[in-house]
Amino acid sequence: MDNRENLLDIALSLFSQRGYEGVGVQEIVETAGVTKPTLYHYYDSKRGLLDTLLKREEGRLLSSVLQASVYKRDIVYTLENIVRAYFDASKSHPDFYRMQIAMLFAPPESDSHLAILPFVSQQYEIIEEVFIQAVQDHGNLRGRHKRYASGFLGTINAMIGLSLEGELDLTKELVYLTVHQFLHGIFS
Amino acid sequence: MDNRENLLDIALSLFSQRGYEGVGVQEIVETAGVTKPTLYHYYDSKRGLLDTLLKREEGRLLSSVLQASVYKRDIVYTLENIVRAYFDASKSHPDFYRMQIAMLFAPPESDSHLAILPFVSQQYEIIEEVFIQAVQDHGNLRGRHKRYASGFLGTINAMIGLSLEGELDLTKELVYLTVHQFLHGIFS
DNA sequence: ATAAGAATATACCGATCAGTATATAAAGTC
DNA sequence: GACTTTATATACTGATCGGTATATTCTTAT
Repeated sequence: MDNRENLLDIALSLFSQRGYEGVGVQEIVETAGVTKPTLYHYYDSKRGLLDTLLKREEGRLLSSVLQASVYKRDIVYTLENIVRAYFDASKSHPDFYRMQIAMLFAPPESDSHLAILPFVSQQYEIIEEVFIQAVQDHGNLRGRHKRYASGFLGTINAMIGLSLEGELDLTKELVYLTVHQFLHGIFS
Repeated sequence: MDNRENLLDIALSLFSQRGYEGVGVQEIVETAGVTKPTLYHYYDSKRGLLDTLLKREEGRLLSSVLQASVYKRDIVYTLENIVRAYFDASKSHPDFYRMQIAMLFAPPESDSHLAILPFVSQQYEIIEEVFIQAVQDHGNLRGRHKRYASGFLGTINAMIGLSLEGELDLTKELVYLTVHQFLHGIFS
């Protein structure tokens, strides 16, 4: 009966279904079986609740991506690790992953976007660094790290998007196929 | 002084900055210099206003994508046309394109998502059909049209995303690079 | 000129928004 | 047992939400 933690769980579930802006504080506390002052005792605002929630959930994903992104002079191996990290994250916490994407593409000035941006930016920078490191072994990648990091994440999210709609399974083969297609194109 | 049309323009500008759900009817009419009954004289609800707006804006994009997607047994040519169509759309109406993406990734039950879904689905199906057609000339593409359509659009939107953040220019070269990378990978 | 319809405004509706003032209960500390 | 801190509830605030009842003006057709 930990109200503090329970409120986070309830909020995650509601936010991922209908969005941060689309869920009222009243609904959160009612679903959790408490009243408003209880929520405002633990968190100083609705936004504060969201920030705490994101810190908890993003921490897991971020450390997973960070671990997968260590470049040991094998670009195929590293990229496969990254794809696997993202696929695993979206499989074990699909609601949260959906919410992360929705918040990223929310209007630039919205609380949603502003709250998620630092976390997603970190992810992006970690991936970008891989392509920067890879230049030492693949000179022709030089100067294109922005495009590659963005395109790679775009491809990953396209696959995850399909799987969230039930159109696709995030299998081991798909990890290989995704990386292979990114590196060698759809013709090879 | 066409209030009917002017309300659409104002709504587009406000919605693309702060989202459909984030903008009140009051603000729309105040910015347009009219009052609520005027808006409700022309449109039967806030959602009706959005639907009319989307029909007007998406019509342009959709016909442009449709025209670019005629497959004449040259996959490179067709894909370049498609990328060009999207780049042009986002360059000439960046606000609207940003709004389209935000609405697509909005929570599944939200008005935003439900309103944009049919239009984006049409775009997706058009692209998917290209990859289905291309099988007649490139047999190894068979059965992968969902993944390819989604991945291709994901790549396009990744590039547009970078350009909307000012990180990239949607040049003619980038049209070529995007298609070439999709077909042959980043190694070639 | 007059009637009819379209276009607009003033002023309001109930519901919901995030947040709080105040009081009370429970738990831990001395 | 007395006191303090933590945790909770009742009941409220002003602002904003989408939408409307009613009245008036403007335009057009007869």
